[in-house]
Amino acid sequence: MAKLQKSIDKRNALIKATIELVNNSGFHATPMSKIAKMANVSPATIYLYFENKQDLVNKTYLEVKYKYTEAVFKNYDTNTSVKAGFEFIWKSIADFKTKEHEYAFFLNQCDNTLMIDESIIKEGIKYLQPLLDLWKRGKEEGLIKPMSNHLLYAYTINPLSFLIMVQKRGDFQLDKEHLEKAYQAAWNSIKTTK
Amino acid sequence: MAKLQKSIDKRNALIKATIELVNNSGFHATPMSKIAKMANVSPATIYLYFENKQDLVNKTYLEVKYKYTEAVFKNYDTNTSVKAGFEFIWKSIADFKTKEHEYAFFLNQCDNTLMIDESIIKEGIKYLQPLLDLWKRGKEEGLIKPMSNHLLYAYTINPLSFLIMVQKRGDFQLDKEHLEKAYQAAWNSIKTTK
Amino acid sequence: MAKLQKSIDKRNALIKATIELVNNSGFHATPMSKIAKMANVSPATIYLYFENKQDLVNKTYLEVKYKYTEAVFKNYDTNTSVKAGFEFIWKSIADFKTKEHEYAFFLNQCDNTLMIDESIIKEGIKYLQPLLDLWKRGKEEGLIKPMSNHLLYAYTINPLSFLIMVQKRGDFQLDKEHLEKAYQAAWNSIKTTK
Amino acid sequence: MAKLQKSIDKRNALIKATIELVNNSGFHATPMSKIAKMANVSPATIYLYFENKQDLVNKTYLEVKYKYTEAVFKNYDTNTSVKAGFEFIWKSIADFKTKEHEYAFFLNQCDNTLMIDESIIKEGIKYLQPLLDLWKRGKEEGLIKPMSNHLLYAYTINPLSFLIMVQKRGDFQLDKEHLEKAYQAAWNSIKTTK
DNA sequence: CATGAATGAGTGTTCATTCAT
DNA sequence: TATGAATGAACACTCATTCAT
Repeated sequence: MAKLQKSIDKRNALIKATIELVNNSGFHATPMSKIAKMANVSPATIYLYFENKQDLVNKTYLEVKYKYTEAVFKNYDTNTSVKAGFEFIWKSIADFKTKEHEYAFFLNQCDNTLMIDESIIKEGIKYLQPLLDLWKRGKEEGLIKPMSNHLLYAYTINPLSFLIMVQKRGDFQLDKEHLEKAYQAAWNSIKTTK
Repeated sequence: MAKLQKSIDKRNALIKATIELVNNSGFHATPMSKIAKMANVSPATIYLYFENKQDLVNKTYLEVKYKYTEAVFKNYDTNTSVKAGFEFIWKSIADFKTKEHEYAFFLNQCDNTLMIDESIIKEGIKYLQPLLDLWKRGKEEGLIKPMSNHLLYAYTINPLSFLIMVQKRGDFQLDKEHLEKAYQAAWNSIKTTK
Repeated sequence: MAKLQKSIDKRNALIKATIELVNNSGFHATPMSKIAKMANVSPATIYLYFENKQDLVNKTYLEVKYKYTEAVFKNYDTNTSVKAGFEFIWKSIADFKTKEHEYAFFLNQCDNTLMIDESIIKEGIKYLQPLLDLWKRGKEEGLIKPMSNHLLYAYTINPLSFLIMVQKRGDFQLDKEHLEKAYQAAWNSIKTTK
Repeated sequence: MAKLQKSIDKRNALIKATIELVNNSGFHATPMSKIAKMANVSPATIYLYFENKQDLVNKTYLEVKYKYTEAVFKNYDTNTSVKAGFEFIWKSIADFKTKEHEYAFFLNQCDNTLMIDESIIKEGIKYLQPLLDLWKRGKEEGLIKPMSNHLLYAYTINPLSFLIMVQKRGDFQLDKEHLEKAYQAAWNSIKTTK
């Protein structure tokens, strides 16, 4: 029990260190030795928990993606209307990304570079299924424009990633007012116009 | 002349090789030796044209950004209406990004990671001034919602980067129809509603 | 009893695993962890039975050498004639080495590299005393040429090790006919010619 | 010229260091860093001359094997009688192996472990062709017993390797008298008896 | 201008051994 | 007696950069 907990703690410390270091230097510029040091373990210990560096970052990605989508969909009710559902999900995402911007930034880096294996990326996409289901329903009900999911994503969710990125760069603070405007922009870009 | 031209050719070959290799492996996974080999020069020669690896990639970024904005704004007439101007610029950007997707992908990687020095990023942003001017005018005329330029960018231009990225991953082909819908989405997200 | 037996079993399993792994990869390319895994024990357990890796391989060597010489001399009658005695021992050795080629190959590796401590090698040589005694007698009786035991060994016993080695490489099968010829060659090389 | 010579010198120094260190510690116990230090180069420099550690040792093996067979067959006249030819070759081999015992010991280690790639071993065997040709002729002329070349090798050449090995261990000095006896033993083991 | 050879510092990873349980 | 988790010290190999030519 105490032993198992210790194991879990170590693994978590490694994941945490990986996120922080990759966020600040990128995958290839963060040596295993630094990750180990930050997690207060020996470099060799990493290999008790992960096969190699690629596996470590793959698993970290999936773990963060899981935390993210779990938080987003936890209180989501699939029975609400399309519009309410979309607003709920969008704002949950915005909430998570602003509050957990380290996670958001990490996911953004992973999604925009080649550091994560493709199969893992695809695995992570599955976690977003409820949103895709909602969009399907929205299109069927004629509320959402008949567009590829890639486009819907590009105009509603991806802008948030971009804004988090800009904020991280330091010249911009994403406040409540911005978020409300952003939500309107997102919805306007995909809703049908009578 | 012949000598100067040869020099320019070498520099261009280096820039080209950098783009191709960084696109396929990322900054830290492309060694100088490979760049040299692909450009058919000695590794030492790189240092005649660039201070170091960081300088090489910074300059490459600026050069690509310049090519990009130059192409986009070359035929842009600052006297047209806001709506026509926006459509012109947006479609020019879309055109460039789809045709020169290697350039687009490279810029996307640079903008979403920490590989380029911040001062250089800022320098590059200046090239987009005509678009920022247009947005200013649009907001003054009440045609474009009063939003931060970061938001306007997030909802009109950045989605294109995302879509190019997805296309590069291979599961999606960005065709004419998609682009038309994308343009509508972009405009709908920022235009004011009477 | 059950407990002691279990202990002996474990030790034997470790010795067996060591032989198999060293035969297939060499001493330095077989990690303790693999030996442990193959013997179905924890790495730490090895250290209950052996001081360290060197000790493990030393002891394994002696054990195999003992098995080998025991089998060879078990039914050897020191009272037979020199010629008959030599033939008996030679053929016993040949029999053991062909039947227990894993043991033979292991001994060969140990004898031709520096993996075993010298003192242990010397210890193992003692096990061959009956053969050395026979040679002494043979030389006294004028049947065997007056040569250093090293030479007698080189021309009678060592060729068998070499042939087992070649067979293990796969391009050669040491059959009965070969063995008969080999025996003749061995005897011819050391017997005196009237 | 000076440059090329320097390159050759460095390569030779690396080969020499490899032999010495492998002879004293075995393949897996000699780190590249030590080889580099002994050859007075940086570890990285090794990789300018050899692909990796395996390649280094493979090439070293072939080079030594070549030196060995070249020395042995240099003055060998294929037109002499079988008996004279055999004596010449055997004594040349003995001469080389006693004088260049470091080379002999290295080859012996390579031939009795799995450190050299099989294809390379096979390549090296080709260098011994003149001896195989001689044996063929000897068998045809009825002077040498009709035995597999493996057996002929086991009883004539291999004993020399064994004796060099024993000498290296220190308890035995292979002098002229021993060699003469050894030659007789070798010849007696394979010659036909009227 | 241009180079190929050279390298020191660093990388991911392995392994014999230990130790708390 | 037996263990699995942990590790420090190594290892093979790479790379940005330099320098003699």
